[in-house]
Amino acid sequence: MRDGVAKPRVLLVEDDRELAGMLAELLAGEGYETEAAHDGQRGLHLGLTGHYDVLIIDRRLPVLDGLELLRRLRARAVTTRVLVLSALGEVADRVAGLDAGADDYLVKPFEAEELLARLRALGRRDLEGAECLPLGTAALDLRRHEVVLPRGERITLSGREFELLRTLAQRPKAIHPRAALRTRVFTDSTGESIVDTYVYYLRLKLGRDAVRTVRGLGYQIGVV
Amino acid sequence: MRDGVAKPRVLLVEDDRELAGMLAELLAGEGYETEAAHDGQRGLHLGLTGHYDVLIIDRRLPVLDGLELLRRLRARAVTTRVLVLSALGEVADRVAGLDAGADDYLVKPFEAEELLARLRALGRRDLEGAECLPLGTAALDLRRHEVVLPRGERITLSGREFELLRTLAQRPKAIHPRAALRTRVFTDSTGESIVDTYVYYLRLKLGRDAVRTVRGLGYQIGVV
DNA sequence: CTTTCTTCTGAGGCTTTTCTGAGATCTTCG
DNA sequence: CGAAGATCTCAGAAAAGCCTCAGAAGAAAG
Repeated sequence: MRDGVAKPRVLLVEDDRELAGMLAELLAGEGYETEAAHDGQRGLHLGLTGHYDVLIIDRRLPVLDGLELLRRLRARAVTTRVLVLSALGEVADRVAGLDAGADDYLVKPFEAEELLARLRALGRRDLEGAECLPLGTAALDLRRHEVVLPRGERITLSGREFELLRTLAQRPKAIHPRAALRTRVFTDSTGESIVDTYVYYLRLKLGRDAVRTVRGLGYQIGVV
Repeated sequence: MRDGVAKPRVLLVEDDRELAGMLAELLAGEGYETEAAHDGQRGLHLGLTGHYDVLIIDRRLPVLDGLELLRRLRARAVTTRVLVLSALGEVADRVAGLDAGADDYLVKPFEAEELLARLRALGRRDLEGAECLPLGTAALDLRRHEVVLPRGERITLSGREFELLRTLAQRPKAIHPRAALRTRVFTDSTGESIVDTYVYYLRLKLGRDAVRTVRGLGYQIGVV
Protein backbone atom coordinates (compact mmCIF):
# COMPACT_ATOMS: atom_id res chain seq x y z
CA MET A 1 0.00 0.00 0.00
CA ARG A 2 1.36 3.52 0.01
CA ASP A 3 4.01 3.39 -2.66
CA GLY A 4 6.74 1.65 -0.83
CA VAL A 5 7.95 4.82 0.78
CA ALA A 6 5.76 4.87 3.86
CA LYS A 7 4.20 1.79 5.38
CA PRO A 8 0.67 1.85 6.66
CA ARG A 9 0.70 2.50 10.37
CA VAL A 10 -1.22 0.36 12.79
CA LEU A 11 -1.87 1.03 16.44
CA LEU A 12 -2.49 -2.15 18.36
CA VAL A 13 -4.28 -1.72 21.67
CA GLU A 14 -4.09 -5.07 23.42
CA ASP A 15 -3.32 -5.88 27.04
CA ASP A 16 -2.25 -9.45 26.45
CA ARG A 17 1.38 -8.79 25.75
CA GLU A 18 2.04 -12.19 24.34
CA LEU A 19 -0.74 -11.85 21.78
CA ALA A 20 0.29 -8.28 21.10
CA GLY A 21 3.81 -9.41 20.39
CA MET A 22 2.69 -12.12 18.02
CA LEU A 23 0.38 -9.80 16.17
CA ALA A 24 3.03 -7.13 15.90
CA GLU A 25 5.33 -9.66 14.34
CA LEU A 26 2.65 -10.85 11.97
CA LEU A 27 1.86 -7.31 10.92
CA ALA A 28 5.50 -6.41 10.51
CA GLY A 29 5.86 -9.37 8.19
CA GLU A 30 3.07 -7.97 6.04
CA GLY A 31 4.71 -4.59 5.79
CA TYR A 32 2.81 -2.71 8.44
CA GLU A 33 4.47 -0.44 10.89
CA THR A 34 3.02 -1.31 14.27
CA GLU A 35 2.96 0.46 17.57
CA ALA A 36 1.41 -1.03 20.65
CA ALA A 37 -0.48 0.26 23.66
CA HIS A 38 -1.33 -2.04 26.52
CA ASP A 39 -4.15 -0.18 28.16
CA GLY A 40 -7.05 1.94 27.08
CA GLN A 41 -5.72 5.17 28.45
CA ARG A 42 -2.55 4.93 26.45
CA GLY A 43 -4.55 3.81 23.45
CA LEU A 44 -6.69 6.89 23.68
CA HIS A 45 -3.68 9.11 23.92
CA LEU A 46 -1.97 7.61 20.91
CA GLY A 47 -5.18 7.27 18.92
CA LEU A 48 -5.89 10.95 19.30
CA THR A 49 -2.68 11.87 17.55
CA GLY A 50 -4.15 10.61 14.30
CA HIS A 51 -0.87 9.16 13.22
CA TYR A 52 -2.32 5.82 12.26
CA ASP A 53 -4.08 4.34 9.29
CA VAL A 54 -5.86 1.66 11.28
CA LEU A 55 -6.47 0.98 14.96
CA ILE A 56 -6.85 -2.55 16.25
CA ILE A 57 -8.54 -2.43 19.61
CA ASP A 58 -9.11 -5.29 21.99
CA ARG A 59 -12.47 -5.02 23.64
CA ARG A 60 -11.39 -5.94 27.12
CA LEU A 61 -8.74 -3.54 28.31
CA PRO A 62 -7.47 -2.34 31.65
CA VAL A 63 -8.01 1.26 32.78
CA LEU A 64 -10.35 2.10 29.92
CA ASP A 65 -12.57 -0.46 28.24
CA GLY A 66 -12.12 -0.98 24.50
CA LEU A 67 -15.55 0.20 23.47
CA GLU A 68 -15.36 3.17 25.77
CA LEU A 69 -11.99 4.03 24.24
CA LEU A 70 -13.57 3.78 20.81
CA ARG A 71 -16.49 5.99 21.77
CA ARG A 72 -14.17 8.64 23.12
CA LEU A 73 -12.10 8.62 19.98
CA ARG A 74 -15.21 9.00 17.85
CA ALA A 75 -16.50 11.71 20.16
CA ARG A 76 -13.31 13.59 19.45
CA ALA A 77 -13.81 13.32 15.74
CA VAL A 78 -11.14 10.70 15.13
CA THR A 79 -12.11 9.01 11.88
CA THR A 80 -9.35 6.45 11.69
CA ARG A 81 -10.59 2.99 10.72
CA VAL A 82 -11.04 0.73 13.73
CA LEU A 83 -11.08 -3.03 13.94
CA VAL A 84 -12.31 -4.37 17.27
CA LEU A 85 -11.08 -7.71 18.55
CA SER A 86 -13.08 -9.53 21.17
CA ALA A 87 -13.72 -12.83 22.82
CA LEU A 88 -17.37 -11.79 23.02
CA GLY A 89 -18.96 -13.09 19.86
CA GLU A 90 -22.72 -12.94 20.39
CA VAL A 91 -24.69 -10.97 17.89
CA ALA A 92 -25.53 -8.40 20.52
CA ASP A 93 -21.82 -7.96 21.29
CA ARG A 94 -20.98 -7.46 17.67
CA VAL A 95 -23.78 -4.98 17.20
CA ALA A 96 -22.60 -3.09 20.27
CA GLY A 97 -19.08 -2.94 18.92
CA LEU A 98 -20.09 -1.74 15.49
CA ASP A 99 -22.47 0.82 16.88
CA ALA A 100 -19.77 2.15 19.15
CA GLY A 101 -18.03 3.18 15.96
CA ALA A 102 -16.04 0.14 14.87
CA ASP A 103 -15.59 -0.43 11.16
CA ASP A 104 -15.21 -4.14 11.68
CA TYR A 105 -15.46 -6.63 14.50
CA LEU A 106 -13.47 -9.83 14.68
CA VAL A 107 -14.15 -12.53 17.25
CA LYS A 108 -11.35 -14.33 19.05
CA PRO A 109 -9.99 -16.79 18.38
CA PHE A 110 -9.44 -15.79 14.80
CA GLU A 111 -7.04 -16.84 12.11
CA ALA A 112 -4.20 -14.64 11.06
CA GLU A 113 -5.32 -14.81 7.44
CA GLU A 114 -8.71 -13.36 8.21
CA LEU A 115 -7.30 -10.55 10.31
CA LEU A 116 -4.98 -9.63 7.47
CA ALA A 117 -7.76 -9.78 4.91
CA ARG A 118 -9.95 -7.52 7.03
CA LEU A 119 -7.09 -5.11 7.50
CA ARG A 120 -6.58 -5.01 3.79
CA ALA A 121 -10.29 -4.32 3.33
CA LEU A 122 -10.10 -1.43 5.77
CA GLY A 123 -6.93 -0.02 4.31
CA ARG A 124 -8.01 -0.29 0.72
CA ARG A 125 -10.45 2.54 0.81
CA ASP A 126 -7.94 5.14 1.80
CA LEU A 127 -5.41 4.13 -0.74
CA GLU A 128 -7.31 2.89 -3.72
CA GLY A 129 -8.01 5.18 -6.58
CA ALA A 130 -6.04 3.40 -9.21
CA GLU A 131 -4.48 6.14 -11.28
CA CYS A 132 -6.13 9.35 -10.31
CA LEU A 133 -7.67 10.89 -7.28
CA PRO A 134 -10.48 13.37 -7.75
CA LEU A 135 -9.58 16.87 -6.66
CA GLY A 136 -12.68 18.94 -6.94
CA THR A 137 -12.99 19.66 -10.64
CA ALA A 138 -9.38 18.66 -11.21
CA ALA A 139 -7.59 15.38 -10.62
CA LEU A 140 -4.33 14.16 -9.17
CA ASP A 141 -2.43 11.87 -11.51
CA LEU A 142 -0.78 9.38 -9.19
CA ARG A 143 1.55 8.01 -11.81
CA ARG A 144 3.04 11.25 -12.98
CA HIS A 145 2.77 13.27 -9.82
CA GLU A 146 0.83 15.92 -11.63
CA VAL A 147 -2.37 17.80 -11.09
CA VAL A 148 -4.59 17.76 -14.14
CA LEU A 149 -6.74 20.83 -14.44
CA PRO A 150 -10.16 20.72 -16.09
CA ARG A 151 -8.82 22.15 -19.36
CA GLY A 152 -6.05 19.59 -19.48
CA GLU A 153 -3.22 21.74 -18.22
CA ARG A 154 -0.82 19.88 -16.02
CA ILE A 155 1.04 21.11 -13.00
CA THR A 156 3.98 19.08 -11.84
CA LEU A 157 4.48 18.56 -8.14
CA SER A 158 7.65 17.78 -6.28
CA GLY A 159 7.84 14.61 -4.22
CA ARG A 160 6.78 16.15 -0.95
CA GLU A 161 4.14 18.31 -2.48
CA PHE A 162 2.67 15.25 -4.10
CA GLU A 163 2.71 13.16 -0.94
CA LEU A 164 1.02 15.89 1.00
CA LEU A 165 -1.64 16.49 -1.59
CA ARG A 166 -2.29 12.81 -2.01
CA THR A 167 -2.69 12.31 1.69
CA LEU A 168 -5.24 15.08 1.79
CA ALA A 169 -7.03 13.85 -1.33
CA GLN A 170 -7.28 10.29 -0.18
CA ARG A 171 -9.78 11.29 2.45
CA PRO A 172 -11.26 14.43 1.05
CA LYS A 173 -13.90 14.94 3.68
CA ALA A 174 -11.61 14.43 6.62
CA ILE A 175 -9.72 17.16 8.38
CA HIS A 176 -6.09 16.22 8.68
CA PRO A 177 -4.32 17.43 11.79
CA ARG A 178 -0.95 19.07 11.26
CA ALA A 179 0.77 16.54 13.46
CA ALA A 180 -0.65 13.64 11.49
CA LEU A 181 0.46 15.14 8.20
CA ARG A 182 3.87 15.83 9.60
CA THR A 183 4.48 12.24 10.70
CA ARG A 184 2.93 10.86 7.58
CA VAL A 185 4.42 12.96 4.86
CA PHE A 186 7.56 14.14 6.56
CA THR A 187 9.12 12.81 9.75
CA ASP A 188 8.67 13.54 13.41
CA SER A 189 12.13 15.02 13.56
CA THR A 190 11.28 17.61 10.95
CA GLY A 191 10.57 21.13 12.10
CA GLU A 192 7.13 22.02 13.34
CA SER A 193 6.30 24.32 10.50
CA ILE A 194 7.09 22.05 7.59
CA VAL A 195 3.45 21.33 6.87
CA ASP A 196 2.60 25.02 6.76
CA THR A 197 5.38 25.61 4.33
CA TYR A 198 4.28 22.88 1.98
CA VAL A 199 0.69 23.96 2.17
CA TYR A 200 1.98 27.34 1.12
CA TYR A 201 3.80 25.77 -1.83
CA LEU A 202 0.70 23.88 -2.90
CA ARG A 203 -1.33 27.05 -2.73
CA LEU A 204 1.25 28.88 -4.81
CA LYS A 205 1.00 26.27 -7.53
CA LEU A 206 -2.66 25.39 -7.35
CA GLY A 207 -4.32 28.49 -6.03
CA ARG A 208 -5.35 29.77 -2.68
CA ASP A 209 -8.33 27.45 -2.35
CA ALA A 210 -6.54 24.21 -3.09
CA VAL A 211 -6.15 23.58 0.60
CA ARG A 212 -8.58 24.71 3.24
CA THR A 213 -7.44 25.67 6.72
CA VAL A 214 -9.65 24.65 9.58
CA ARG A 215 -8.24 26.72 12.35
CA GLY A 216 -7.16 24.80 15.38
CA LEU A 217 -7.85 21.45 13.71
CA GLY A 218 -5.79 21.08 10.58
CA TYR A 219 -6.08 21.13 6.82
CA GLN A 220 -8.57 19.74 4.38
CA ILE A 221 -8.45 19.35 0.63
CA GLY A 222 -10.24 22.20 -1.07
CA VAL A 223 -11.31 23.17 -4.54
CA VAL A 224 -8.57 23.29 -7.13
CA MET B 1 -26.55 8.84 5.13
CA ARG B 2 -26.04 11.46 2.54
CA ASP B 3 -27.37 14.55 4.20
CA GLY B 4 -30.39 13.37 6.06
CA VAL B 5 -32.68 14.43 3.27
CA ALA B 6 -32.18 11.52 0.90
CA LYS B 7 -32.37 7.97 2.11
CA PRO B 8 -29.33 5.78 1.61
CA ARG B 9 -29.76 3.60 -1.46
CA VAL B 10 -29.03 -0.08 -1.32
CA LEU B 11 -28.70 -2.45 -4.20
CA LEU B 12 -29.48 -6.00 -3.16
CA VAL B 13 -28.12 -8.68 -5.47
CA GLU B 14 -29.67 -11.94 -4.31
CA ASP B 15 -31.19 -14.74 -6.34
CA ASP B 16 -33.29 -16.20 -3.57
CA ARG B 17 -36.38 -14.09 -4.11
CA GLU B 18 -37.93 -14.95 -0.81
CA LEU B 19 -34.88 -13.85 1.12
CA ALA B 20 -34.54 -10.82 -1.11
CA GLY B 21 -38.09 -9.81 -0.34
CA MET B 22 -37.61 -10.18 3.39
CA LEU B 23 -34.41 -8.19 3.34
CA ALA B 24 -35.95 -5.47 1.24
CA GLU B 25 -38.71 -5.15 3.76
CA LEU B 26 -36.29 -5.09 6.66
CA LEU B 27 -34.22 -2.42 4.97
CA ALA B 28 -37.23 -0.34 4.07
CA GLY B 29 -38.22 -0.40 7.72
CA GLU B 30 -34.84 1.08 8.61
CA GLY B 31 -35.18 3.88 6.13
CA TYR B 32 -33.16 2.50 3.26
CA GLU B 33 -34.28 2.71 -0.31
CA THR B 34 -33.74 -0.71 -1.78
CA GLU B 35 -33.56 -2.01 -5.31
CA ALA B 36 -33.04 -5.65 -6.14
CA ALA B 37 -31.28 -7.61 -8.82
CA HIS B 38 -31.65 -11.35 -9.04
CA ASP B 39 -28.62 -12.30 -11.04
CA GLY B 40 -25.04 -11.19 -11.37
CA GLN B 41 -25.36 -9.73 -14.82
CA ARG B 42 -28.12 -7.40 -13.77
CA GLY B 43 -26.22 -6.63 -10.57
CA LEU B 44 -23.21 -5.59 -12.59
CA HIS B 45 -25.29 -3.40 -14.82
CA LEU B 46 -26.97 -1.62 -11.93
CA GLY B 47 -23.83 -1.49 -9.82
CA LEU B 48 -21.97 0.32 -12.57
CA THR B 49 -24.45 3.15 -12.53
CA GLY B 50 -23.03 4.21 -9.19
CA HIS B 51 -26.44 5.20 -7.91
CA TYR B 52 -26.06 3.32 -4.67
CA ASP B 53 -24.50 3.94 -1.32
CA VAL B 54 -24.08 0.27 -0.49
CA LEU B 55 -24.23 -2.96 -2.43
CA ILE B 56 -25.28 -6.19 -0.74
CA ILE B 57 -24.12 -9.06 -2.89
CA ASP B 58 -24.89 -12.71 -2.40
CA ARG B 59 -21.92 -14.84 -3.23
CA ARG B 60 -23.69 -17.54 -5.14
CA LEU B 61 -25.51 -16.02 -8.07
CA PRO B 62 -26.73 -17.24 -11.41
CA VAL B 63 -25.15 -16.02 -14.65
CA LEU B 64 -22.31 -14.21 -12.92
CA ASP B 65 -20.90 -15.34 -9.60
CA GLY B 66 -20.98 -12.83 -6.73
CA LEU B 67 -17.23 -12.54 -6.33
CA GLU B 68 -16.73 -12.26 -10.04
CA LEU B 69 -19.35 -9.53 -10.11
CA LEU B 70 -17.49 -7.77 -7.35
CA ARG B 71 -14.17 -8.06 -9.11
CA ARG B 72 -15.59 -6.62 -12.28
CA LEU B 73 -17.06 -3.71 -10.41
CA ARG B 74 -13.76 -3.00 -8.73
CA ALA B 75 -11.93 -3.39 -12.01
CA ARG B 76 -14.12 -0.63 -13.35
CA ALA B 77 -13.21 1.63 -10.47
CA VAL B 78 -16.54 1.38 -8.67
CA THR B 79 -15.76 2.23 -5.08
CA THR B 80 -19.22 1.79 -3.62
CA ARG B 81 -19.19 -0.07 -0.31
CA VAL B 82 -19.92 -3.75 -0.69
CA LEU B 83 -21.19 -6.24 1.84
CA VAL B 84 -20.96 -9.84 0.69
CA LEU B 85 -23.43 -12.42 1.97
CA SER B 86 -22.54 -16.05 1.78
CA ALA B 87 -23.31 -19.49 3.08
CA LEU B 88 -19.61 -20.19 2.74
CA GLY B 89 -18.12 -19.31 6.08
CA GLU B 90 -14.68 -20.83 6.14
CA VAL B 91 -11.80 -18.50 6.77
CA ALA B 92 -10.53 -19.08 3.25
CA ASP B 93 -13.93 -18.11 1.84
CA ARG B 94 -14.03 -14.93 3.86
CA VAL B 95 -10.52 -14.01 2.88
CA ALA B 96 -11.40 -14.61 -0.76
CA GLY B 97 -14.45 -12.37 -0.45
CA LEU B 98 -12.59 -9.56 1.21
CA ASP B 99 -9.71 -9.75 -1.20
CA ALA B 100 -12.09 -9.63 -4.11
CA GLY B 101 -12.92 -6.15 -2.89
CA ALA B 102 -15.64 -6.60 -0.29
CA ASP B 103 -15.74 -4.17 2.58
CA ASP B 104 -17.40 -6.69 4.81
CA TYR B 105 -18.42 -10.33 4.69
CA LEU B 106 -21.37 -11.75 6.52
CA VAL B 107 -22.02 -15.48 6.76
CA LYS B 108 -25.50 -16.94 6.38
CA PRO B 109 -27.50 -17.53 8.37
CA PHE B 110 -27.17 -14.17 10.05
CA GLU B 111 -29.36 -12.12 12.29
CA ALA B 112 -31.10 -9.04 11.03
CA GLU B 113 -29.58 -6.96 13.80
CA GLU B 114 -26.06 -7.74 12.74
CA LEU B 115 -26.73 -7.02 9.10
CA LEU B 116 -28.13 -3.65 10.05
CA ALA B 117 -25.22 -2.86 12.34
CA ARG B 118 -22.74 -3.71 9.61
CA LEU B 119 -24.63 -1.59 7.13
CA ARG B 120 -24.50 1.29 9.56
CA ALA B 121 -20.76 0.80 9.94
CA LEU B 122 -20.31 0.89 6.17
CA GLY B 123 -22.50 3.92 5.75
CA ARG B 124 -20.62 5.78 8.40
CA ARG B 125 -17.42 5.72 6.42
CA ASP B 126 -18.78 7.92 3.70
CA LEU B 127 -20.24 10.20 6.21
CA GLU B 128 -16.93 11.44 7.46
CA GLY B 129 -17.23 14.99 8.37
CA ALA B 130 -20.92 14.98 8.91
CA GLU B 131 -21.40 13.80 12.44
CA CYS B 132 -23.72 16.36 13.95
CA LEU B 133 -25.55 17.33 17.08
CA PRO B 134 -29.04 18.67 16.52
CA LEU B 135 -29.42 22.33 17.36
CA GLY B 136 -33.03 23.22 16.94
CA THR B 137 -33.51 23.56 13.21
CA ALA B 138 -29.76 23.80 12.68
CA ALA B 139 -26.97 21.36 13.51
CA LEU B 140 -23.51 21.42 15.02
CA ASP B 141 -20.90 19.76 12.82
CA LEU B 142 -18.64 18.09 15.33
CA ARG B 143 -15.79 17.49 12.97
CA ARG B 144 -15.50 20.90 11.47
CA HIS B 145 -16.50 22.99 14.43
CA GLU B 146 -19.20 24.66 12.41
CA VAL B 147 -22.86 25.37 12.82
CA VAL B 148 -24.86 24.31 9.79
CA LEU B 149 -27.93 26.42 9.24
CA PRO B 150 -31.06 24.99 7.62
CA ARG B 151 -30.23 26.54 4.25
CA GLY B 152 -26.76 25.07 4.31
CA GLU B 153 -24.87 28.16 5.39
CA ARG B 154 -22.01 27.43 7.69
CA ILE B 155 -20.75 29.47 10.58
CA THR B 156 -17.34 28.55 11.89
CA LEU B 157 -16.70 28.59 15.59
CA SER B 158 -13.47 29.05 17.45
CA GLY B 159 -12.28 26.28 19.74
CA ARG B 160 -13.81 27.67 22.88
CA GLU B 161 -17.01 28.70 21.25
CA PHE B 162 -17.38 25.22 19.90
CA GLU B 163 -16.68 23.51 23.22
CA LEU B 164 -19.19 25.70 24.97
CA LEU B 165 -21.89 25.17 22.39
CA ARG B 166 -21.30 21.46 22.29
CA THR B 167 -21.55 21.18 26.03
CA LEU B 168 -24.86 22.97 25.95
CA ALA B 169 -26.14 20.99 22.98
CA GLN B 170 -25.20 17.65 24.43
CA ARG B 171 -27.89 17.99 27.02
CA PRO B 172 -30.35 20.34 25.42
CA LYS B 173 -32.96 20.19 28.10
CA ALA B 174 -30.59 20.74 30.98
CA ILE B 175 -29.82 24.11 32.48
CA HIS B 176 -26.08 24.40 32.78
CA PRO B 177 -24.81 26.38 35.75
CA ARG B 178 -22.14 28.96 35.01
CA ALA B 179 -19.70 27.31 37.37
CA ALA B 180 -20.09 23.94 35.65
CA LEU B 181 -19.51 25.45 32.23
CA ARG B 182 -16.52 27.34 33.48
CA THR B 183 -14.95 24.20 34.89
CA ARG B 184 -15.77 22.12 31.88
CA VAL B 185 -15.00 24.42 28.99
CA PHE B 186 -12.45 26.74 30.52
CA THR B 187 -10.49 26.30 33.74
CA ASP B 188 -11.19 27.16 37.32
CA SER B 189 -8.42 29.68 37.28
CA THR B 190 -10.10 31.63 34.52
CA GLY B 191 -11.97 34.79 35.43
CA GLU B 192 -15.53 34.55 36.68
CA SER B 193 -17.06 36.19 33.69
CA ILE B 194 -15.55 34.09 30.94
CA VAL B 195 -18.73 32.13 30.36
CA ASP B 196 -20.78 35.30 29.98
CA THR B 197 -18.32 36.58 27.44
CA TYR B 198 -18.44 33.46 25.34
CA VAL B 199 -22.20 33.26 25.51
CA TYR B 200 -22.09 36.78 24.15
CA TYR B 201 -19.82 35.68 21.31
CA LEU B 202 -22.11 32.79 20.46
CA ARG B 203 -25.09 35.09 20.38
CA LEU B 204 -23.24 37.47 18.10
CA LYS B 205 -22.56 34.72 15.62
CA LEU B 206 -25.74 32.69 15.93
CA GLY B 207 -28.35 35.16 16.97
CA ARG B 208 -29.77 36.36 20.22
CA ASP B 209 -31.82 33.23 20.83
CA ALA B 210 -29.05 30.70 20.37
CA VAL B 211 -28.49 30.55 24.10
CA ARG B 212 -31.18 31.04 26.70
CA THR B 213 -30.43 32.62 30.05
CA VAL B 214 -32.16 31.15 33.05
CA ARG B 215 -31.62 33.81 35.62
CA GLY B 216 -29.96 32.65 38.78
CA LEU B 217 -29.41 29.14 37.44
CA GLY B 218 -27.36 29.22 34.29
CA TYR B 219 -27.66 28.81 30.53
CA GLN B 220 -29.54 26.49 28.26
CA ILE B 221 -29.28 25.85 24.55
CA GLY B 222 -31.90 27.77 22.62
CA VAL B 223 -33.16 28.06 19.07
CA VAL B 224 -30.59 28.84 16.42
C1' DC C 1 31.71 21.58 -11.41
C1' DT C 2 27.97 24.50 -12.28
C1' DT C 3 23.06 24.93 -12.55
C1' DT C 4 18.58 23.88 -11.18
C1' DC C 5 15.27 21.92 -8.41
C1' DT C 6 13.92 20.33 -3.95
C1' DT C 7 13.81 20.21 0.92
C1' DC C 8 13.95 22.19 5.22
C1' DT C 9 14.65 25.89 8.74
C1' DG C 10 13.44 29.78 11.10
C1' DA C 11 12.30 34.60 11.47
C1' DG C 12 9.00 38.03 10.98
C1' DG C 13 4.30 39.66 10.43
C1' DC C 14 -0.54 39.24 10.18
C1' DT C 15 -4.98 37.49 11.90
C1' DT C 16 -7.82 35.30 15.07
C1' DT C 17 -8.67 33.78 19.57
C1' DT C 18 -8.64 34.08 24.35
C1' DC C 19 -9.14 36.37 28.44
C1' DT C 20 -9.67 40.41 31.54
C1' DG C 21 -12.04 43.93 33.48
C1' DA C 22 -15.03 47.81 33.67
C1' DG C 23 -19.23 50.10 32.69
C1' DA C 24 -24.09 49.60 31.05
C1' DT C 25 -28.38 47.34 31.57
C1' DC C 26 -31.71 44.50 33.41
C1' DT C 27 -34.32 42.06 37.45
C1' DT C 28 -35.75 41.36 41.81
C1' DC C 29 -37.41 42.65 46.00
C1' DG C 30 -37.52 45.55 50.17
C1' DC D 1 -38.70 53.88 43.86
C1' DG D 2 -34.08 52.36 44.53
C1' DA D 3 -30.42 49.25 45.98
C1' DA D 4 -28.24 44.88 45.25
C1' DG D 5 -27.23 41.41 42.51
C1' DA D 6 -27.14 39.33 38.13
C1' DT D 7 -26.30 39.68 33.39
C1' DC D 8 -24.82 41.86 29.11
C1' DT D 9 -21.73 44.42 26.23
C1' DC D 10 -17.48 45.55 24.61
C1' DA D 11 -12.63 47.42 24.10
C1' DG D 12 -8.06 46.20 24.39
C1' DA D 13 -3.93 43.41 25.74
C1' DA D 14 -1.74 39.11 25.32
C1' DA D 15 -1.23 34.78 23.32
C1' DA D 16 -1.76 31.47 19.84
C1' DG D 17 -2.16 30.02 15.30
C1' DC D 18 -1.19 30.72 10.69
C1' DC D 19 1.05 32.70 6.49
C1' DT D 20 4.87 34.27 3.93
C1' DC D 21 9.25 34.11 2.47
C1' DA D 22 14.41 34.27 2.11
C1' DG D 23 18.16 31.58 2.33
C1' DA D 24 21.07 27.41 3.37
C1' DA D 25 21.91 22.83 2.34
C1' DG D 26 21.25 18.85 -0.30
C1' DA D 27 20.17 16.18 -4.53
C1' DA D 28 19.78 15.66 -9.32
C1' DA D 29 20.74 17.13 -13.88
C1' DG D 30 23.68 18.97 -17.42
